[in-house]
Amino acid sequence: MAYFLDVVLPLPLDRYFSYRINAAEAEVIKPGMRIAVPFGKSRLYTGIAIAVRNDVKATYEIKDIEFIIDDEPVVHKDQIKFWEWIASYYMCSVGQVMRAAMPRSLLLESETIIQRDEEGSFDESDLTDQEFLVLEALEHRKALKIDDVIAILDRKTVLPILKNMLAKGAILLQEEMTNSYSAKTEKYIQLAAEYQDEETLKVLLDELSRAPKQREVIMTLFIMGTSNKLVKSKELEKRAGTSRAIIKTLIEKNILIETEQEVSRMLMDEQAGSDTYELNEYQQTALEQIRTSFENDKVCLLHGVTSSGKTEIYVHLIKEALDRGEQVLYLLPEIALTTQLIARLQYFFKHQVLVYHSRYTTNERQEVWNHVLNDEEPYVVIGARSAVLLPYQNLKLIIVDEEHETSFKQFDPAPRYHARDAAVVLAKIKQANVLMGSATPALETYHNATTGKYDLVELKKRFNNVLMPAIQLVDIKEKHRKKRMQHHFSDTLIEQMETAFKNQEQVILFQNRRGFAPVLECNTCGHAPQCPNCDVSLTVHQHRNELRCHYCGYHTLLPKECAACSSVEIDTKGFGTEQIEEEFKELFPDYKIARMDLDTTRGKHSYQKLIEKVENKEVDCLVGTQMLTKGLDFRQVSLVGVLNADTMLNFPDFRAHERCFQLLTQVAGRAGRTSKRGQVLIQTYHPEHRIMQQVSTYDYATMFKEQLYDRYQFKYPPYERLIRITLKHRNYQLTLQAGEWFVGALNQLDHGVEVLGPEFPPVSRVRNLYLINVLVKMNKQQNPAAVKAFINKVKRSFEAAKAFRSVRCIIDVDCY
DNA sequence: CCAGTGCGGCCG
DNA sequence: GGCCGCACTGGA
Repeated sequence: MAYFLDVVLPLPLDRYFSYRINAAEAEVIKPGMRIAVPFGKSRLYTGIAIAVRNDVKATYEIKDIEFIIDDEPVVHKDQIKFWEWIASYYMCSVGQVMRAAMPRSLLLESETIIQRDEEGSFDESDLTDQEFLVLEALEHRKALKIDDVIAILDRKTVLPILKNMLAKGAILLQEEMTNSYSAKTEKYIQLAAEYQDEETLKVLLDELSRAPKQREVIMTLFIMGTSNKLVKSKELEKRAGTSRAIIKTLIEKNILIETEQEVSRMLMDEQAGSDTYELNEYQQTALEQIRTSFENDKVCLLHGVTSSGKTEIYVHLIKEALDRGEQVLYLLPEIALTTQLIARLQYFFKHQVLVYHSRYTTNERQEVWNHVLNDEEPYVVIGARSAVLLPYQNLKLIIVDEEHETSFKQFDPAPRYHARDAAVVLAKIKQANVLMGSATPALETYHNATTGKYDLVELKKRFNNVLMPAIQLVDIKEKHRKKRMQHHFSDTLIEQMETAFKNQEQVILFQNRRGFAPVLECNTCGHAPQCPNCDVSLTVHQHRNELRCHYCGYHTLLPKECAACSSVEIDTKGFGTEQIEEEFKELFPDYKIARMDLDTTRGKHSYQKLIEKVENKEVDCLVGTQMLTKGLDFRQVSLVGVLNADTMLNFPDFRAHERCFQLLTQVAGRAGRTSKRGQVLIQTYHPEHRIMQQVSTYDYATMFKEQLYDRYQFKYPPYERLIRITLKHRNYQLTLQAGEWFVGALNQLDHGVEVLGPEFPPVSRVRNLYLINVLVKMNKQQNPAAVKAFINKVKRSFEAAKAFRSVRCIIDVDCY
């Protein structure tokens, strides 16, 4: 009997690959195990075993697997089912889902290792100079990597040279799988056994009388506790006020003994306390409604105003699940995963909290993966988007907080999945409950909740009956006319800020980044520096003294004169948070301001430090972008100012109005979270605009009704499904032709779908590639699977067409 | 002449 | 996606 194994490889290839295995291997291999397999000319990849079978239709030679990596599966069967769903729904390969799901350290890849061929006989005079150099390097080092050879020879193509050397019998080439995961270790110090009794210790201390620092270390060790106990090296160093060198000397003298121990990266400092707090009557009612909804196996939407205490309800549900021994997933948008929130959950669940997000290193991710996989004890995973892809076993509850956040949708690369929607499917596979929460639900979700697909639970009162902040619209058109503006601040805003500062209260200023990036413009000729690779103006980064492209990362020194006309009268137009900061310093020289945006929070701890600064009242005002809207809970903020709300309205995007409402409502929610009623000032050129009116009156219901009507009129979600096909190429003409071809092909067969485009997007060139979009709209009567199959068919013939072979094709299902 | 680069095809 | 082979370019 012959045995074959199907594996999935982490590549954008939409099929499984078969390998030959022997009977013994067939016996051992279970689906979900990692298998090292050769793929392509020489490389080894990590594949996941899908199934063993006895026959395979093939006209080619089937390769053997290289080796089996795991003893037990690292991926569950359910998970592979989930991967397959994501791949088919979002139109990508299972391999791409695999790549997104697994921590890099689990995906071993081979590296070519070059060694001397000890047995080979060859004539040294036969070698070229370069070959000789390689051989010489192998005299000093046992093995070389390709990169080493590149460095030694100072050239990029070294493989032909190495192939020649292999043929001559000078070297051996080997593919080696390296495990990149390494456990974290900590150094522990212990006093050597012979100094354990007081007598010898005394002698030792006398001997060290001329080495006061070393003596101090021994004394500290003695004071820190029983001298035979293990002490963290770092801690000893700190307590003795000494350096690593001193401790090292003592180790060399065999006075101290050092040992290394593996430690978990997941362990964090435990917070005290564990009692869940009492819910108020509204929360209690909501909790019961959610429970009923769960009993009916319905997805439940918790629509609660900002500060209504949604988190406390989650905490109750999580606790109940953990007590039953079940697993919980708590999904949040990346920016909301702040230390503030994590600390709050650790306060309740201590070591049962696992955190998973993009700031984690691959080693940290693997530890979370293993923990979830082994399912040792109940835990709650708090994570961003990709946490939905962890190897859950007994998952019974998924919470999707801030459900409306668009960052739940992955944009690039594939899989372009929506974590909220995928969570619903995962829950179905796992028979788990789903709770979505938001103060401003996405239209799609609220629509589902009002049409009975989901259950709706509402919380209309803020916690402790704190009033919703009073929102005031400030007409800056009028203010400009009456000359009541100083820079971007209206007199009303300045007055209220002054009052707040006088009352020792803090102020948050919000400036939307999108469309507001400051650009350089020449006052003489109007020239604005453009990115050489993309179709955008470069943005000014004053503090780094440079111009930057947000699309490709291109940057250049801030010019002193206009590149077009050499005029020195160049000015910064548009305004970002940096400008606001400058203007603030001018207007309020006595008060301190801090800025929170991508620039100031780049470092690993800079975000946390900034928050601490605000909490400790070291700053009076915080100016920032979207980042301010999530997960921040500052008690002393009484006033929130929005400098210009209009750009959010004016985006050429069917979700612009909805998003504007959500953003402004969320920002407003930052004000007055304690007893005093907060104030919100929104500066706008269009105070009469219906969205502005709805924001200022907290009228989600009317906003929902009107927007939904627009969506119906203009055929957008939730009434229609959208699939966007983006074509990319260096050549403008070819890109346009490709777009036209695609539209033509999609229109050929009458599938009842509407095909729009081809259309160049607002930024039509990125990284030297032109982009063109084709949009497919289908209504709810159409079978999405059939439409997708048809699009795939068109895509395949597109890729087979000679002329378009080099045009890249990207498909985004449920695009944003 | 050699080295670098871009393109197309294929991987089991 | 990565790699290979192939055609082509460009520097001295």
